[in-house]
Amino acid sequence: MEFQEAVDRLRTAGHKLTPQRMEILRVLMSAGVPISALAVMSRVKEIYPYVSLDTVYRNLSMLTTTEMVNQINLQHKGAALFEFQGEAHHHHAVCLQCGKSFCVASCPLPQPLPLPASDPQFQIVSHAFEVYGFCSACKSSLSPD
Amino acid sequence: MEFQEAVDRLRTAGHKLTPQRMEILRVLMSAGVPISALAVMSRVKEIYPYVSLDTVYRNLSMLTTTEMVNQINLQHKGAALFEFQGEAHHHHAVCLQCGKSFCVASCPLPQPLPLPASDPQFQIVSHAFEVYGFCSACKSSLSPD
DNA sequence: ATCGGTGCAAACCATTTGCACGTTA
DNA sequence: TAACGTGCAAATGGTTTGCACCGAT
Repeated sequence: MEFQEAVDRLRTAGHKLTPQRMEILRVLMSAGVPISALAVMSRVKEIYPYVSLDTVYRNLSMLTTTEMVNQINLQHKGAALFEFQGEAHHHHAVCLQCGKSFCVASCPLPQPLPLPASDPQFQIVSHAFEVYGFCSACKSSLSPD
Repeated sequence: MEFQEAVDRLRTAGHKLTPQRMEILRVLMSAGVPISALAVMSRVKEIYPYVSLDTVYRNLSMLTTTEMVNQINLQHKGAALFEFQGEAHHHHAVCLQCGKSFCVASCPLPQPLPLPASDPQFQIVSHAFEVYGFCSACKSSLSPD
């Protein structure tokens, strides 16, 4: 998605286009990997030294609701990570050592998703899937047990 | 798993068998549904009025490491939920309205799990999967939109 | 001019930790 | 009696909120 398209979507949804918000969006779009709210803030601060962390959180939350951003790192030890929702629905592998996350191409889950046996009328809205382990960099630096 | 078997496993692993710990285990085994640390505490308090929440947390964490207990509710809004790891590996559906969770029989994920494209050497240790939506009870009480 | 957005500081809240004492093995 | 476990209280740390001001529309 182009930056302009993202901005239009925000405008259409009735959100104001403040400098901080634009920069937060730009940071997320160019990050490439999921980053924490703190990381977003420090990058935005390069341009707007006075952004506050709460503004970042408010925007991340708004962008997540608008489905322009994904929040990941579910098993959260530490902070949540956020990434711009590029194109396709996908999931992540999170390194238990360094905390970095890696995209897992496509969604491996069967469609339709399985329903709970005790409540077959359960109405599924969304799902979460994450893989945990050690990335190749951390694997080689860990003592071979 | 029988209570006695669980106790033996703890003993074998070198953990002491304190009254609080035994009661926490019993509460988890008889809960039937995943419950929060706070809920565990209040049930244990019926027997040992002086248990502290931190003891509950310490034990839950130990039991989770020992793989006798599962921690769920990943997308945590609110507290994590814990359940005794009965028999098979399985996942949960969590109601976005009332917070209750329902077992999803068996694991729908393909084996082997997909590896991240950007790090094919990633060593998978575990995975998390959860379904979110509305349970039948909450569905019927929500205004039809 | 209006109402949403922002910054600041303080609140929140689940969870964790330091410490001294108690208890299991 | 030597660890380990517990209770208490305080700290932690990510996230949220109240409030007054500011700025986009």
